[in-house]
Amino acid sequence: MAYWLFKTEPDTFGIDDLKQRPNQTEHWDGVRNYQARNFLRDDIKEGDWVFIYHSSCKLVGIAGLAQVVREGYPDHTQFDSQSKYHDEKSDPDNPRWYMVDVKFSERFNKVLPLKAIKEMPEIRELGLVKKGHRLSIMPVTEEEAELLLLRARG
DNA sequence: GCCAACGTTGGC
DNA sequence: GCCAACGTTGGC
Repeated sequence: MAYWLFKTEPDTFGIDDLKQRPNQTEHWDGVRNYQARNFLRDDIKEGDWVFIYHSSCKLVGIAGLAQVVREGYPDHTQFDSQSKYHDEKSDPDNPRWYMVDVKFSERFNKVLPLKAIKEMPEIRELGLVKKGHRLSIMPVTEEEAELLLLRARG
């Protein structure tokens, strides 16, 4: 069982929105970066755990945990001309963009702030704390995950 | 809102 | 296939 971290802007869709979805489940659409796409399409498996990270907001940090309930399948918004994620160059027979479904698992009592994560000496290799990190989907090692969970759950 | 850092695009 | 220009990301 692998661990991942997904970024999202809570003003648009955050951990509380996920919790309120029917069946507490939502598809993770809109990822338009090739490296992140490869993770979604090839590597993220059903049952994997996902840290939900809130970016571009007042309280930047990890807000909770979700679980993958459906593995990579084509992101339908790429074929929707009304969507801001529309990609006219994507071929329906060979879709460019993928997504997974995630289900709410846990909301931490307090957001684990980015600042606190940066101060954890063991968390130095996580893309999140590296300079210029811009990936919206990134792997988290089991060791890092355990430390983050310990810290987040207090 | 600023701006540094990064990914993508497109001319050559 | 290089690389400058451009657009986007995301912390602050």
